[in-house]
Amino acid sequence: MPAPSKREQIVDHALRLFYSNGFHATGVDRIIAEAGVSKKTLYSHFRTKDELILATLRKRDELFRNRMMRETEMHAASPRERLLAVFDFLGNWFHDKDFSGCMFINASAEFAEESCPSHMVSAEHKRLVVEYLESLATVAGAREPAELANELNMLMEGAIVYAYVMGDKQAAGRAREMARVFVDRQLD
Amino acid sequence: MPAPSKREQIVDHALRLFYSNGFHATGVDRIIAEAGVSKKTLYSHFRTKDELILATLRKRDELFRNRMMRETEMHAASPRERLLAVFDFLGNWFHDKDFSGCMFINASAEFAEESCPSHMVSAEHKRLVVEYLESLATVAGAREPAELANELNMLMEGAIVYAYVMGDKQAAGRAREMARVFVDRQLD
DNA sequence: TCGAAAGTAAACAGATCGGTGTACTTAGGA
DNA sequence: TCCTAAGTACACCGATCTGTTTACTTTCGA
Repeated sequence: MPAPSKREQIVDHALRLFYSNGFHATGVDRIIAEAGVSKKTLYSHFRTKDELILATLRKRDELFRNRMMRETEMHAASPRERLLAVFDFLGNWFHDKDFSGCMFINASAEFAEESCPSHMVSAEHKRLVVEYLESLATVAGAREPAELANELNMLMEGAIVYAYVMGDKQAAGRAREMARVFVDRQLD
Repeated sequence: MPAPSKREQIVDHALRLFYSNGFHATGVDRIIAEAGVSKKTLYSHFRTKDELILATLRKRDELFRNRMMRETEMHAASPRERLLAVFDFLGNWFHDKDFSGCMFINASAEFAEESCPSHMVSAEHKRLVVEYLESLATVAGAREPAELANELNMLMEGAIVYAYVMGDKQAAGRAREMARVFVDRQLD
């Protein structure tokens, strides 16, 4: 295994700090201190802090969706069960020691402007999640895969807010029960 | 109508700025400039910026829930229709010119620590919304009012994320359709 | 009418912000 | 072996941050 590049070190530590402390509240001095690199090195890899933020969001999108797909498909036998297993992944995620909500909802909160790159990357992440759900729905034989995907995602987003804002991690299970209704409707 | 007190001026302008630009990104200098008061005055009414933030969140909770209750009850004839009219209010809100998502989700994003006062006020706001939904569900004769209230709120939170992060303001209507399923189940 | 309370403008404090510049060191391939 | 690229440490820049202080003015009720 090759040693992580300086760039990777920076992105990894920035990702952790941005996720747990917020974007504006995390200064570049803190990032370079924890990543163990000089400020010169950071600014040779990223033109501005905003570009670093974008890089962390892109990495988060990759890591998050990979985990979601892996955990969803690991313990679900049938295509239909897979649609519900997404909520089991959600419950696992909520119980992570470092769970701090959805990084993309958080980014949108700090970067309100819809045309802002960080907000756009966040919207794109959500779109890709729905796309994955739609592929699951299609395989499962849903009558309206796109509709079902958005119904399931609506419940996922709701559960995330419950888990993060209200600290209610049982929300994943309740969302699963609600989801079953919509899965049943579309698959008989 | 009495002239607004200095304190009210400060809270009103701070509320608007925090909501549309974020908490960390909004400096007190900007607030006093737009409110037209001196820094001395601000700090005579609020010990710190954090206390001002708390005051804006409390005012937002009051304004938001008052509007929600008013708009929900205005155009809904029966108790059962009222449960769905909440989603009509949601759609109206999404189309506000200055819509910037849920201020309490945004606050939680910037103040991650669950024990942080701003996060706690946000959680309390959500609890009060669910409480209102439960009262509607009780009046409508739901079999499990608390359960129905949380189902409806789960859909509301999901719709808010769709509207804000993805810019999909039609989500309110889709959430309404989903909500109908759960209302039907509980009221026959 | 006078005195306290509440307001103003503006300088100031000390820290931190994102970002740059300088001078030196290290590592690796031609 | 030597050159280049990439790294380090650290001082520095101007701007901005939250919060305080000073000195003056306005308002208004006893």
